[in-house]
Amino acid sequence: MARWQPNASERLALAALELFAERGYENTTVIDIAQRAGLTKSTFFRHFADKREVLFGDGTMTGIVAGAIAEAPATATPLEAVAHALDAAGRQAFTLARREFVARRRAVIAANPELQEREALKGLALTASMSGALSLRGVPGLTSRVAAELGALAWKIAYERWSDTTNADEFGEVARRALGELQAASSLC
Amino acid sequence: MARWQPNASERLALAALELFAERGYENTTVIDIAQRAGLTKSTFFRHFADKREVLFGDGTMTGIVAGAIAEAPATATPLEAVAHALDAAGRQAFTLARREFVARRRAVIAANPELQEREALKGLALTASMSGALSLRGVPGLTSRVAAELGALAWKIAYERWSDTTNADEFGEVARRALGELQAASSLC
DNA sequence: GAAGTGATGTGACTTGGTGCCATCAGTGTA
DNA sequence: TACACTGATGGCACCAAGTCACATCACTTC
Repeated sequence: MARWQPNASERLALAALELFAERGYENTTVIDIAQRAGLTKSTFFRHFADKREVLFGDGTMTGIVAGAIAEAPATATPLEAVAHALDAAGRQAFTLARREFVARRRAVIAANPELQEREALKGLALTASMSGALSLRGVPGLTSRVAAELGALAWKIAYERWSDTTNADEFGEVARRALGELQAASSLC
Repeated sequence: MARWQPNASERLALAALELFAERGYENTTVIDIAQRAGLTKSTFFRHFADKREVLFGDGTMTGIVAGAIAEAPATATPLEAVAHALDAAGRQAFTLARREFVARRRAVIAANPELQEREALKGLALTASMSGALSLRGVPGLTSRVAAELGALAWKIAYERWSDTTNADEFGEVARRALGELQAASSLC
């Protein structure tokens, strides 16, 4: 048996999501979240750097996408390597079991500018991670930045589509489709 | 003669930039800023929604780029319309007289994650503005999003190049060049 | 069973940010 | 001259986010 109730971080994250959904982000204090998780404010800030961060996971995503791009076949084009990264992200964070959770999280973020701000920063980190990993494959600088930007855009579009729908498509599939559409669209610019 | 010292917002913004450069964003309180500007904390928050916002102008930029895209020639391609927006932005905010100010501001932002977060949000707003304006021209949805994303990327690259260099190129010129390079790079994805 | 370790609790403190009311400088009007 | 009016500012109380030092607790290890 564990020393205390296990999974403090997950309990805090779940409590936060529930409270944000119930009464909104601004009407929820950190103390509220900690209390619902059976913890205190101090412990909250030991697990998360600030109040927003509780909705943004453990920050392993940048490593996952970078790793997936590095391990893509040597013959893969930049966008094919990016597609590998989207697949890996889907297997890690966007499993079908988590879809309802992800959808609720998305609604909460959409309702609050502070959370959107944090998400924007995470998006930048993700783009930088993909771009850097592509550069390590020898992709020229600007090409890697464009490919990473298209990948991030495909991510966002797939995120919306995947958490909205009720069909059973996997995230990677949705994202690959979006990436293909973006590639086609970019030739019309 | 004015009632009080004029240009309270500008004085606050300048004081903030100076203090952030001297001792860093985190080691500067809002009271410090207000005092240097000869004002009080109350007045600071009357002019800016929060401490970060003092470095991010009046928020007219989204309107300017949207207007420039709307007024681009009907024959212009999406990326040509975006280039018009970059020109307009340069004439508005990136005049040669303001280059040193912009460069100092950029260094301050680069040194602090909170400010980068706000800048990321502003970037999203800018991208959304360009994408929306392109849609109003009849550009298909995904094409407008890609064009806006390329425009935002060109903006960032031009921002770095223009504030770094000592030559006398105008911002619009630098941005157009970056946009051209990105267009070429996107065909290599 | 005694020392050690890591997660948690407690309480004081600073700062960002809000809200209400007073004040002050100038304008218009009688 | 006197008076009301307006708009920007100052002052103050208050709440919540976030930090820090220190105590405590549950369990491990020797």
